[in-house]
Amino acid sequence: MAAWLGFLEATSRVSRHVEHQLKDDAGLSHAQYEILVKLATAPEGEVRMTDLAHGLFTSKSGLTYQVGQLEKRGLVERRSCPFDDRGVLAVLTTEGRDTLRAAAPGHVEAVRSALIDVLDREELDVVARALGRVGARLRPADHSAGPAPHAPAPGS
Amino acid sequence: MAAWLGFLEATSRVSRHVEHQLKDDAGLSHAQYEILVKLATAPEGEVRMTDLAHGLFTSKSGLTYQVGQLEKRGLVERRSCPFDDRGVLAVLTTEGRDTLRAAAPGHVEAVRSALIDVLDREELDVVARALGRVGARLRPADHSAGPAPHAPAPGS
DNA sequence: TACCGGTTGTTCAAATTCGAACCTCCTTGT
DNA sequence: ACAAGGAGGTTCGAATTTGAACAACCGGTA
Repeated sequence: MAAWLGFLEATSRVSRHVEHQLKDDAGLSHAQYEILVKLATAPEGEVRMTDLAHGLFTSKSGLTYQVGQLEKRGLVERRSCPFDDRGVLAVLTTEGRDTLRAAAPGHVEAVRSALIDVLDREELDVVARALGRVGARLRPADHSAGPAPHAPAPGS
Repeated sequence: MAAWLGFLEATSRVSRHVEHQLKDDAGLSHAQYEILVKLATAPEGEVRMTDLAHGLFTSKSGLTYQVGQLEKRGLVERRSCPFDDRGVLAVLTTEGRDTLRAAAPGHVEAVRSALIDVLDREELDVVARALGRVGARLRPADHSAGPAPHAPAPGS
């Protein structure tokens, strides 16, 4: 079970580290940063709330809250979706793009020094593949791949 | 950066999964469960708050809160430390030990099915070693098992 | 058209987390 | 003995998260 303990410690320390770095550097929480990234990599800098929530690892209400915070700071704007009256688009403002551009290098550096640089190439490979599988395995009833979400493992 | 994304997704999904399983199964949060485990593995079922906070990955105030919750449910008792009047011992009650005993199998199963069983032996090995190093690297000025073969030199 | 199940995003209360301020007590130096 | 400095825990306010409940809206169907 050493893997589990290691996982727990690495998880909380890295997460804490990154969160701090980001907050001190750019006044953004990690959640907010991730939202900005998703918006920035989208075609027009605009993404529907649902798609955002899908790509991130937070609840719908959590997303509403964070987008609200970003909107207060003028980094994001809400616009109603032309095709779907109940839909809401989150749109990256110019200021938001600038903020992200300013924050990105520090964040990348933090991740690199905390996680990437500590591993050698092979470990990085294995960790990426292994954790990728672990994450995918727990993805909500997604019709993509993999067996039943709940594996009762009857045989035991 | 695939490793980072994988890490993020695995982290949040596994954490969520375990948290849920534990809450549904035994009405405990993961933080509370970990506290009980630390207490149960201690000599007399009693540990000082500081030592608890040291072994867990939470802040002092967070620990105070969670121990308070556990105390409300009668799973833990507070006792003053005989050697140090400002110290507080968290003591596992019989009921607490029973609760833990009842919760443990489900938790272990959840961890196993979510993380362990998804990896083969070699991956498990590498992940444990790699993440162990990652976690240790971010440990606050810890003078224990010298994980500082490389000069930290975070400057620059 | 009216209905009905399913989707979208928000609002709500409750729980949890964090850091800073704070008080009590120990330890050391004089 | 006494003051200074530090350690141990708690308290406080603010921020964040979550799931459930909710209102509006889409799509298809009779």
